[in-house]
Amino acid sequence: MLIPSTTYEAYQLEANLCYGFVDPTRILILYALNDHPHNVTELTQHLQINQPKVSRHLKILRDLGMVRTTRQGTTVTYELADCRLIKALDILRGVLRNNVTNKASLLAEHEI
Amino acid sequence: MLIPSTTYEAYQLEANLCYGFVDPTRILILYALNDHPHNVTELTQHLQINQPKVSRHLKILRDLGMVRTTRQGTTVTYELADCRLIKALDILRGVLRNNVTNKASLLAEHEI
DNA sequence: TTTATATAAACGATTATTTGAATATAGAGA
DNA sequence: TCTCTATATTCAAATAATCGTTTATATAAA
Repeated sequence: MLIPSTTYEAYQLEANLCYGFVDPTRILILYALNDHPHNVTELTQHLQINQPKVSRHLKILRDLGMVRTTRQGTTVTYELADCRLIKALDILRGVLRNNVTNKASLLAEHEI
Repeated sequence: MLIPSTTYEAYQLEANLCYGFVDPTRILILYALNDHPHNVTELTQHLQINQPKVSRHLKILRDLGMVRTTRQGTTVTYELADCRLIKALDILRGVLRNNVTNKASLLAEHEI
């Protein structure tokens, strides 16, 4: 059973989407938008991050289709495009929690 | 409601874990291991990828706690550490599928 | 101890990513 | 038009990721 080369490209698409998750600022933004839609200024204040940085990360999330925008005058409101993104992030949080507790019990077991 | 700086570090941990997902080779490996445990040589043959590359990605997955190893003689068998990882990947696949169909219908709508 | 095999790590080149700072654009109202 | 505010983009520098190739280690068997 070998992997055909087209399969690799499909997995590349999946990896590209995951790229949205590898930056803590982007994860913060996604959770904030899951709470309720925000415009850029609100995100800037809420996350305590400068505006260009927020905009840059929003662009990445937008290009990946993770967030959607609506414009009212000069303000652009961002909302989460698919709540399953949070579901995936929550699962990963659970995995992370397990990893940490496993490490802790490993240390305890060996009395380090 | 502002984000305290320690929060950022917690999200950094979550982002670090997601790093395991941003490479198509690593996703291929995770799905292969979900099917059943493999040793390095089996993965090399199955994925048609050279051995050093497979080992490098396995190390990353190991360091993140996504896979576990057992050694029998010279061969090292890798297995998935937590099946929820596949659950998360499957969710992301679903999101990806939606993105693509949305784009397709956008094109159709505008007769491009 | 020597040899063969399985796996891991080091090296150097290339390409990507992130950032702050500065700048540009776009819409609303005077 | 001019100006203000909200958002987006560009630039250069620093950092990090990936790769093929090469080399090292570790176990088993001769």
